[in-house]
Amino acid sequence: MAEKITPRSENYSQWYIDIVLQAKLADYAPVKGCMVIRPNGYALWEKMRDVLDGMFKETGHKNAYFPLLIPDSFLKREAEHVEGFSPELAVVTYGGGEELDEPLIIRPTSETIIWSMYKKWIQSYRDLPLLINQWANVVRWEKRTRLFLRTTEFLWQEGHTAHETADEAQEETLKMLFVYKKFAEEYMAIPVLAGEKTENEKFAGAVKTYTIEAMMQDRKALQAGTSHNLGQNFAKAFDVTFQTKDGTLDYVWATSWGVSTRLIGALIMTHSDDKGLILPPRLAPTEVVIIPIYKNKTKATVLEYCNRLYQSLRGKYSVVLDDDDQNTPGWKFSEWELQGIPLRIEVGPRDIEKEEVILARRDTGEKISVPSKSLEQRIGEILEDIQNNLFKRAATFKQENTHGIEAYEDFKRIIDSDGGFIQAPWCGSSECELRIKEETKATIRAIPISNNGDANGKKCLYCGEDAKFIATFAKSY
RNA sequence: CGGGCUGUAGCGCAGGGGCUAGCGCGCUCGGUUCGGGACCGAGAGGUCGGCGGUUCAAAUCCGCCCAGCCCGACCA
Repeated sequence: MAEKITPRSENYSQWYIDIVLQAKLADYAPVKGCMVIRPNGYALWEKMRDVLDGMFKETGHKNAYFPLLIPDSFLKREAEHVEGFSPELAVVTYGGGEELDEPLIIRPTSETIIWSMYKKWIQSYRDLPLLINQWANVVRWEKRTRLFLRTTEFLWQEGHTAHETADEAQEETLKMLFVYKKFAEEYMAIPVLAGEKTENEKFAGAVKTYTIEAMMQDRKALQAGTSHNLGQNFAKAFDVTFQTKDGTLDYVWATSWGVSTRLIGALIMTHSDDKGLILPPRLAPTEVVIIPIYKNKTKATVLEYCNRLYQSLRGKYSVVLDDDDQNTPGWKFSEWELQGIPLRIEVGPRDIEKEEVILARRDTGEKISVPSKSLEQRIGEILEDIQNNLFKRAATFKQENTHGIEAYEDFKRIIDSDGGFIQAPWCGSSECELRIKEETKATIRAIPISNNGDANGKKCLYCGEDAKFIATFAKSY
């Protein structure tokens, strides 16, 4: 008997860890805060990476690779940037057995080294826009780590773009935010809230930071991706200028944007249940598993049938035939459910006789009899239905746990009881934001991208002054 | 980094100064099984988290350290 997964109702954090370890997505590494991404987890990351990479290329970006080590002095060039990151830097001070003249930082993000290179590559408006992405690992020395959600080293992609005008940079920032939103919703089946971060929450060195925020099953928010408009901050720090069409010199306008292996944590905490992982079909490394059910005398027949089934499906779907005869069908059912495979085909003598098979859905547990003839088509339909159902389920949950509140008393009551997202009028001052955080632990996750006048006539829920925004508050990871 | 809990076989745990350190699951071999985590038989597997101390004797008592989890502060 395998270890049991702690039920969500008993201990949500432990449930999450149980899923990660038992579904063999990752394991703890010898170094504190680091994890090993196991084949199951890495296959998932590869799928996510491939889809995103395609979306980046479609929007005109090219991949490159910049080095892991960054001169200490580079980080210091942008004042806010160094202030934001210095507490969590890992620094190399020895190399080749000798103390280095200048310490080297293991990148926590690559703005500085990339902009030091952009200085060499950009002279004219003809060199713009420069649209580069890199897939890389980064290191941030976090105090408290959690598998996938916050690890000392993590994998991510970081896009770094350079533009001629402020408008173009802003357009790029939002374009990539919506690429992330599309990916989260259409592939991960995770509904997200897209919006802008407040001054307090924005990226160190950015003019504006935009975010997509997802709601986990415990109703806490998880920042799933960010896109930054860096203005001319890094261009000025690294002296990156270009000659405009009319011959003047100007600093280049910049963006950066990233998503990380944290998305795997978001995926788990959005869809999975007490039986284990649930993967959306569009990202599942294995979509279908075939489980033969036989007695000794029917073994040969069933296995042969399953083999034919496997051969006929493998061109169209990512399918596995579990013909291991060490485990019983029941054991296999549980094991594949634990690993989140969206669809299971059960084939026994009875089914073969009736010329049908049983399909079992991971999302609902429903078992469906399907005539063998129409199997290939039905699989496609059901996988699509699972994908849609997962999104709908998560969207309903998010909606049911999003509250519009105007009175601070109600705000506190909801944050302390059910939690969730709270949309409330806010005056725009950091002071109110920080007080609310102190008193309730809830932070502003995002404010609407355009001020559409929703806050007109409303009063800030904390200070009672005229509200400028309807902001979304939540406790977060 | 503060508060709490926990480290004994791969995993989950019991033992709590004395002679050969156990149990369940898993693992190996042989056989029977197989429609929701099968069963029988025979095996393998441990410097009891690490270092130091007390003692005739330490998994057990004491000190320090390390690791993991939970709750905070910091963050993708």
